[in-house]
Amino acid sequence: MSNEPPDGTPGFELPLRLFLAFRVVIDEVHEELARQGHPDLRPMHGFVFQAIGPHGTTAVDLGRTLGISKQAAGKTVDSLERLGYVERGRDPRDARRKIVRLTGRGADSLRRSELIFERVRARWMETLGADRVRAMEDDLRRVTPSDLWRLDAPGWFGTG
Amino acid sequence: MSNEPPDGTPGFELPLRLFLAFRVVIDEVHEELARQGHPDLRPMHGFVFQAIGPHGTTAVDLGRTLGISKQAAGKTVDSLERLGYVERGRDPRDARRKIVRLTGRGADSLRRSELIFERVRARWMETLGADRVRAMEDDLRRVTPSDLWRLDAPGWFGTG
DNA sequence: GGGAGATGGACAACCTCGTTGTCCATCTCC
DNA sequence: GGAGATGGACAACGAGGTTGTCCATCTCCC
Repeated sequence: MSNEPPDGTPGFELPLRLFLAFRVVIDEVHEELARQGHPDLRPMHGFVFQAIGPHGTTAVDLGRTLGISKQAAGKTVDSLERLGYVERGRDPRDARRKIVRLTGRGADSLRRSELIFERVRARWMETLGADRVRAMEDDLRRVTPSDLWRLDAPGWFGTG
Repeated sequence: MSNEPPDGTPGFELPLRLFLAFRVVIDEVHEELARQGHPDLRPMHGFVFQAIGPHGTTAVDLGRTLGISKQAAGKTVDSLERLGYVERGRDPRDARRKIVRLTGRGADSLRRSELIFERVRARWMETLGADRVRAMEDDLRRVTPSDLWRLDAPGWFGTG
């Protein structure tokens, strides 16, 4: 196109590469997770598990954290419950609340994905050099919000 | 968590930052596009416009490029036609084909978004240093597929 | 030249995942 | 103790994807 900067790299390449790199990592993690006994997990589920946290949460809070309605959060919990990754328990101090917690299977998938993420990062360090990977992390921290998990990603993409 | 590498950065931070950085850029581009008279454009539309290309395309080819069915591509074209960004013409050499082309409004939005992308990149260069931005682009090229626009992104996210 | 098969497009039915609106049980607080 | 807030469930709907079917038209080969 005609609006290229002096160094010849069009402005849209960097964001596209950022997205492609994200996809490359996430695809690899989920391929490996599928091989390790978790074929039904989808990219979105990682965010959901993180939002549930070690102590559990409620559908309303889950919705708030993910930036979706409580009803949509409830449906997500339904499907993860069907897959055996979360379970609903009662709150002894509030009969309205139902606490959503990771099951053993859910915690297992989380442990495994952590290891796979580390492995991908280690491979990038071999390919690019450890200093370059750390530099990339440093630079990205300076241009992104500090809250890693504030990810209201669900319907963000799409032709609305 | 417990599986952190020696340098203290968990493996999932980098992919998350990649995605957040992508979002930061895309959100800024679309905020500015909205301000410049294109409030209805969504992130996905950039990919669609790029897939349409300067010479136009057909619904079938559009679907192939975007990695969706020809029917879904047809619906996307319908909505962009309603918004005035594309138009359908006949192919004089093949009465079956309907050529989808960008309208003047579509081309305008593409020109404007190019400029905004350049501006964001220039600002990153001020913040991080031009060499760091170029280094990031180089590194990302080495870990991502070479085809920038092979983006079968549509339903990729989601809890499917 | 003509017919078989491939191709482009449209229409319909369906699925998933998000939305809003409503309703009810339960908790909080005055 | 009652008013209002809160958590959860149910229903209807919309966007955007899917597959299946059908038809007009083009291509290719005999």
